[in-house]
Amino acid sequence: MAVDDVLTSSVDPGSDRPVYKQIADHLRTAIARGRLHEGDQLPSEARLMNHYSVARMTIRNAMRLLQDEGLVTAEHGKGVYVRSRPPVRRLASDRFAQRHRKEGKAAFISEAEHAGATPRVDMIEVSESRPPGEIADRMGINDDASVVVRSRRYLLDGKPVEIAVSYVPADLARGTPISDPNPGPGGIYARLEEQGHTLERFTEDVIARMPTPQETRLLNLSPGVPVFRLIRTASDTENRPVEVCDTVMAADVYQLSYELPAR
Amino acid sequence: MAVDDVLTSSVDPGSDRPVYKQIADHLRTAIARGRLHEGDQLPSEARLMNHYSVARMTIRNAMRLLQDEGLVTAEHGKGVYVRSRPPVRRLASDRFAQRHRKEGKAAFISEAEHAGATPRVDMIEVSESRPPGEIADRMGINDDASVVVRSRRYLLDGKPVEIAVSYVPADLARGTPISDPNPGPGGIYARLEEQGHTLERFTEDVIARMPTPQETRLLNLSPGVPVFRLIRTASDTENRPVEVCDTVMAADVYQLSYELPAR
DNA sequence: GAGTGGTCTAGACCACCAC
DNA sequence: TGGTGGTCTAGACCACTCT
Repeated sequence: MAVDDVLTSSVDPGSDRPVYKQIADHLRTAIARGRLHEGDQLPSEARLMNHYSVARMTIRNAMRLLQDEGLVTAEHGKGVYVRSRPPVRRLASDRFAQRHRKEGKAAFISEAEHAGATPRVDMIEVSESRPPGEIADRMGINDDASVVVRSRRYLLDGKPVEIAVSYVPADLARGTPISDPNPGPGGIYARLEEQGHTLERFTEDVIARMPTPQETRLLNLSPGVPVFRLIRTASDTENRPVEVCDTVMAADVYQLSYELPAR
Repeated sequence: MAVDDVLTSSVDPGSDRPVYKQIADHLRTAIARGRLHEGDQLPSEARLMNHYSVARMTIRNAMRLLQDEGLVTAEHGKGVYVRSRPPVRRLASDRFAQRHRKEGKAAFISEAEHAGATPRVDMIEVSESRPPGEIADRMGINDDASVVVRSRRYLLDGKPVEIAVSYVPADLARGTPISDPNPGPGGIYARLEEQGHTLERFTEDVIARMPTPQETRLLNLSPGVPVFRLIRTASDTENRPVEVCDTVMAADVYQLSYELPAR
């Protein structure tokens, strides 16, 4: 068994470095050196306890460290496995450009199909309410103004990858398909442009952090996977913010790609 | 004591939800509701054990959960505290634009001083070697070509925030200040332009992940803080990549901000 | 049923911090 | 010196997966 190749070193209980960290070091090195490949099963806790002659909690502390680093995932009743990186979705900075809307599809759908994946959107909810302060700031409106709130979840081949909440000033959305669960071909950007709000530019603010428990559930995230939070503001040619989209994405599935001016 | 306001609820040992998660829920809610503020100390493990009538490991599991979410940090010998968010550095997409180099300062320095912080750069190392495959790909060169490698660490007010490694094709850097630890006013971009390589555009690829142990050490990261990895490619007016910069940043200190075209 | 990881107990000793 | 979190032991019972 390949697994046994890993059980070669031993630990120094007298060392300054805690035993569980030494054990984590061994396993991390085994992964880095390729003695354990993506998808390989690590030795079970029982084997590791036996090999290193330590208590179970010491092994579990070592495993937790590797999980927190995003190197392995534990599967209850099965074992601990070297995490295999899912295919990465590369988001180009021109992905919302008008020319990509021509086919009459929203950005996510057309991109996914282009990449050979099966896209799905679920948990669509539309309502009207007050915007959070952070959003109101970006819209340049008061936070007691009314906005149409569109939230939904995106999936690729059945795996949830992204949850998004869009805010559109109510006076722009009311009585248009933007207030419907299905906004029609090309998505809400197409609808906004039909109403004369030609889009001029987008601003994206990106942060990374660990997910909340709710996000962990909705995105089915493994431990050790952070999320991107991306707040995109769409402005029209009159420089009016016409939409703010607040997105949380599983960071192990995305690479964001931007072009910057040099002058 | 404010701390005791938190110790109000009790747990249901018969519930499906594990006890340690219930305890974490209580504490998380206390933080979210503002009953515990930034910098406040949580009740000690001993207090919590006593209050919930559980073993110490159960409390520690709850605490670990909150740490992994980035909500609290433990300080050995002192206590566990609600994490206070450090001031965020906002990186605008025009931060490498030529006009910002006029003062003769590198982007990091001039930006930091603008924000009223004290910048420092240490661990500067310059060498010549072969580029990693990922870098060679972006440079459009073979990975047995020679590049000048400049690595350094950036600090703000003494706190490390960013480690960066730049790669410049050796034929552009050799015999110029780009090969010196101190490349002179305006940094290496100014030197490249002086040599006739006027910069035309930058491409930034951004991912987020948990830090390696080495990155945790170099950036002095708390548990539950991910990193941005940002690979920036600078191309000149002849569309030749003249530098690739591989940066790892503490994600709790940064907000990246980009402008996207709408057509 | 056998093997896996998940939760929990009830202790122990240690290192660090503030007083 | 007393209180804090960090490490570690040696058990127990449980839930899940596979055969």
